[in-house]
Amino acid sequence: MAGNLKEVAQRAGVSLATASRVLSGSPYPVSEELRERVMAVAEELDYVPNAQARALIVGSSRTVGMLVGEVGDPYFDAMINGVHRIAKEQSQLVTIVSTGRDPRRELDSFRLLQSHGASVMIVAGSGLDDPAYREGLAARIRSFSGTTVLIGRHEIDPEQRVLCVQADNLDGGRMLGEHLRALGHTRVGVVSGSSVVSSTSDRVRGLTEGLGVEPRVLEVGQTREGGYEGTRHLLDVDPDLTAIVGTADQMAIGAMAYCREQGLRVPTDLSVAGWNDIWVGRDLVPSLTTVHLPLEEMGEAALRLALAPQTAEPRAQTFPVQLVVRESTGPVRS
Amino acid sequence: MAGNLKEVAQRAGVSLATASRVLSGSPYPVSEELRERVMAVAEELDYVPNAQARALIVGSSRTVGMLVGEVGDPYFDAMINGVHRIAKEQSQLVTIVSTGRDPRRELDSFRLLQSHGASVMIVAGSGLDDPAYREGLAARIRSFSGTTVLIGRHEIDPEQRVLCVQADNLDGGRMLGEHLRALGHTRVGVVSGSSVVSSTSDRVRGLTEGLGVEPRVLEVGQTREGGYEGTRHLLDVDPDLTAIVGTADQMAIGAMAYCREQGLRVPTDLSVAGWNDIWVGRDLVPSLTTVHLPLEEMGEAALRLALAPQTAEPRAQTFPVQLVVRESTGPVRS
DNA sequence: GTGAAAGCGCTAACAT
DNA sequence: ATGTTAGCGCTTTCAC
Repeated sequence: MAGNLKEVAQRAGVSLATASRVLSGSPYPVSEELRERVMAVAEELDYVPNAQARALIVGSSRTVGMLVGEVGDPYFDAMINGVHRIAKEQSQLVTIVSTGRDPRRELDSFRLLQSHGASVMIVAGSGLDDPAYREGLAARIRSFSGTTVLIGRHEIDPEQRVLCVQADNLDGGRMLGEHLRALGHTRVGVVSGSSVVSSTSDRVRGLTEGLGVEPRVLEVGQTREGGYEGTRHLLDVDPDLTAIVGTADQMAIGAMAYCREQGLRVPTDLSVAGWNDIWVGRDLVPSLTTVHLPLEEMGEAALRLALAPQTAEPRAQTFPVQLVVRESTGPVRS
Repeated sequence: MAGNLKEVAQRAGVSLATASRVLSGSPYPVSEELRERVMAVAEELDYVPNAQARALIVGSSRTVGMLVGEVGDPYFDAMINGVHRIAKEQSQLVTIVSTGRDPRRELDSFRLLQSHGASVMIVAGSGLDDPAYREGLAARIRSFSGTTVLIGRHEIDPEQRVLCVQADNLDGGRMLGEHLRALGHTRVGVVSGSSVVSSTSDRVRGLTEGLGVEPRVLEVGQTREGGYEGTRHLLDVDPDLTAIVGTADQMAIGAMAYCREQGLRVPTDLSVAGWNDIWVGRDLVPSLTTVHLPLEEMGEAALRLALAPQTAEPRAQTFPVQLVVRESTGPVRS
């Protein structure tokens, strides 16, 4: 049932080498006659080449590994999409492992993918503000013979052979903060993902700058439920908050759900804003004010950069973000 | 920088075999002393085993291939999630390729993943009502030495060595149809995905049965935009429709968006329902009536079944679906 | 133009 | 308990 090259060669009455030259698209010359004979037999036997054996020799298997925090999180899903699009275009296979943002798991997974012959590694996981993590990641990158792309802010030795793709989260935070300030908000609550993740802490930092005052930050799980529960806690502690920001749209959606249940009108009683601009944001009622990140483009850029001929090209690419003002934010009720 | 087994063995002053026995977790006996020496060297060299070479010998690489219609479609994303969860649990690597529902591409991708050593293949793509496709898929499955799991209704030779996971779409359609009929709807429009996909045609068929009358079906792209445009066309052609059903929630969301823009109130002027029960459905206003499919569970079941010892166990598993009535459907305005 | 043979990194008999 | 050797399926010198 298997059918390997040797068998094809035998049945076609040619040598292993010739069969290989025909089937592997080698630029080597083979007579038309033999070529056809080999092709015919391969077809008949339904020969499927063994890419692993091939990779063993040529040293590359057209495979890219991708490390994400969580499949199912719209943030990562969008980037996965972008990566997949380029992968299809360049006939690369993508193997994704979700690390649950556990640094230990992330490092292990890097090894695993490395072991399985990935020639490009896209680390979309986190970018943790944790020295041990950073050192571990640096070590992995050093021992990796392929190209590594880091998505998000990673404080990695600039001499390191890596590519970086990131969004200007700080700027996005500022814009959102200024928007809220202009609407008169001074008592703002934030339901935030883990602040060890640098992109999250950047968001909050930017927001604080734009706002001009410290918001009340609560770290919760980066899910709809996290946003829901977090909002409840924030409002319990400080019922005078006039706005809630989620560091991811799902969380803002959770916040809005809580408001709806409590009879709080958005934005009349409370303004709500999110981050990432997931597709459904504009279909909510009220539609969601958010910071747009070009996540798909970032995913595309990640793989494209990695696959591009490694010249002294820009090794880092920062994407601008955009404030998308919709209906969920409004002036403070006087 | 590479560092292979041979190098480890040499530096540790042992034979290749011994190093292998230590590092590959073979049950073979090795003295404590040598074991430690090997481990130390491996650590120091940051030795990363070559899984491809290993796979070449043991014949399996703990890798599962997954074929989906489109990464980014909430329907597939949910199943991917389920698969990933089990994969993590069983330390399997998952390689996903999205086929855009193109039968040709799906078959090619199957080969590709097969070539790359997948030992389980999960086909979540489509299940097309197309003889050529069916035959092609059957051929691929036959030549595949691993286990194949088909998600969705696939009319495959029952003697074939495959596992099946599916949802009772027909039943879901009936329930939704009856629900609408009970509310008095007789003029119903459907924005539908491609009817060549058997799960889609099952949905429409069930719906028709439950409704007791033929709905007006329009095939569009299975996206929010498809639902939006489709609804416009349907209402242009027949302004007297009292309900719109999308064969996927995104399409229903598009329909609701169109209504909102046109000043049509849901469900007062028009009822809207969807399918799949994506998480955000309950956060819409009005919240979305839909048919719940246990997509994550189905993904989990797919991989779990494939990995289970292949006894004469149930080779097929059909999941019940559930009608989730929310606010977007209501009685026909009299 | 074609074939024989070496070897990619590793494991599994088979000795010892 | 350890080492030697023969391959896994394939590509690639190197002869012819």
